[in-house]
Amino acid sequence: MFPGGSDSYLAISGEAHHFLSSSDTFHTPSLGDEDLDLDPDSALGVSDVVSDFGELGEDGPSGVPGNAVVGGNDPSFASTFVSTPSQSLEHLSLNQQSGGPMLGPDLSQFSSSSPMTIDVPLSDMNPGLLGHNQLTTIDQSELSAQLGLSLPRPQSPDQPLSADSLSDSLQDEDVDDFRRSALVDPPLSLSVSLAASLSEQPAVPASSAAPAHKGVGGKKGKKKKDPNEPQKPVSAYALFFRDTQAAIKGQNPSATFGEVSKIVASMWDSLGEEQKQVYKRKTEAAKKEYLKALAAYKANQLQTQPSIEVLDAPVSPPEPVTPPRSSRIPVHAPDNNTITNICTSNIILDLPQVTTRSRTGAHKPQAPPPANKILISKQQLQSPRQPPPLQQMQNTPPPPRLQQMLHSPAPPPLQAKPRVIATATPPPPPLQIKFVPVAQSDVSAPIIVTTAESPAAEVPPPTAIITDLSPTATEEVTEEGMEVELNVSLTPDAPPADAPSVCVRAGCNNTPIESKDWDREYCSNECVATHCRDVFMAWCAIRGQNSTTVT
DNA sequence: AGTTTGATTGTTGAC
DNA sequence: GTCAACAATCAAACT
Repeated sequence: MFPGGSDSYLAISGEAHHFLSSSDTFHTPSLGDEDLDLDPDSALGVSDVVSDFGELGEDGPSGVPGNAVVGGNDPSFASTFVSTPSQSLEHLSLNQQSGGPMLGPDLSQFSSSSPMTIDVPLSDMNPGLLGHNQLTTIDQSELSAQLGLSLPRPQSPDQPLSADSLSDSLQDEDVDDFRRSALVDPPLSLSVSLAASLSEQPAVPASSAAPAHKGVGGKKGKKKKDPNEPQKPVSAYALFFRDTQAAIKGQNPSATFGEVSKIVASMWDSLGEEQKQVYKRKTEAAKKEYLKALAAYKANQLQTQPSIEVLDAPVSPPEPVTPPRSSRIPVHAPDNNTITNICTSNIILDLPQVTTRSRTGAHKPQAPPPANKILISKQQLQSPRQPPPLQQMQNTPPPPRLQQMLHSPAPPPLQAKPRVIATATPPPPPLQIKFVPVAQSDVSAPIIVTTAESPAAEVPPPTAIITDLSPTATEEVTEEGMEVELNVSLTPDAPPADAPSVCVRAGCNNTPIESKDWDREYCSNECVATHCRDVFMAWCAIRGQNSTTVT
């Protein structure tokens, strides 16, 4: 499994993805959300699924791989590393027990039935060079091909993980869902993801009262809609699309809507009836809610505006109004909660500018996470959001096609929709990520991150947990928990975990400084970011270029 | 005809 | 005239 024997590796067991997939992915919308509505089985998070298909590497806006991390341009990406300052990953090995290698946790359902191990030797850290011999369960390229996506070269890890993607499927969706339901119910205070914060517009231009434009009624003859009016529930397919597209886009930022649409359609097609039922049920539930909301709305309308104007002039009690897409804003100002949420779905970087960036400037840099801690989030931790449907389908068999893709070395064309019967698998266990220094002799502090994605809604697990600095702590595996092990090999010059004499980042010989964010392993945040970026890039390269081997 | 997302385009009001 | 803000439109596939 670990080629190279002693080399460090990154091992992810269980449904890896949350962490891995994301390149952005690291964001994953669906990561753990909480059930808002309580239908534990109804949330699927495809988000991550796709992440695997695609590539991390698309060049982001900046085109420079490192930007995200260092510059903090890409929050999602950045966040991925920020908190993992202490390690350098030389070799990555991903072990998944139940998830597809890269499929998001949510998607894991698709492949969850079969444990798989992905070993990705990173013998050569050169991004882009790692390609040869890695063992990965799934060949990214193949998947991509399957999906018909044009994957970018792995080299540039940056972007895919845009804030957008972050917010998308999950956050936004849920938020939207929430809003919808909120129409009837009192506004809730939602914690929105960073993504949401980032993407949001300054704040509701309350003033922008001037609708810069003509009455909507535009071409399609749409009538002006009362913002307070409950929105009709969307179709099961729409829900699925919503959950899935973000992940697809996250991995393949360059994918056009059409491509994404096709992929989603393909996935939908591959989705088992049971899984579709999950969505359908969700839709049904939404419909019921809608009807109730509508009734309440109408009642309200009658009360507040008995006159004929009802149709044209929303009576609006200053309630939660669904803002235009372009101006969506977090329900509440970014604050600690926001940050926390961000963490929920991402590994948090401690670079303030990265994690706290906000157009509104409403939120301030948060205190960096405790040393050696990786915050992996599961949205559920704090967000009321409901988990994406895919997540909820954890018990359902993986879609045939996906499954097939996962297991077949040379998957057939997309068109071919092999039907495979998958066995139901238990819900994904809590995610655990361990950073295990496996390096030859250098051992860095292992970090264990556990995000308990407790199925039980009422038990909001700690956001991050971690830290087991002892080198030996690597073996820990939770019975059902997803475990991610990051066996990190430190650079040759890296000193012992406890007291490195020089900065861990390769090429940096500065003296490490004390920081609550790391154990005296780095000399600065920049080094932390750079180091993480390099590692990530290497990882991306591997993912993107090589095939994976399923074990 | 409506839904999904995001980019683009067009319109409007404010400077 | 420029800019910002926002709505409309478009893509493919599905309900």
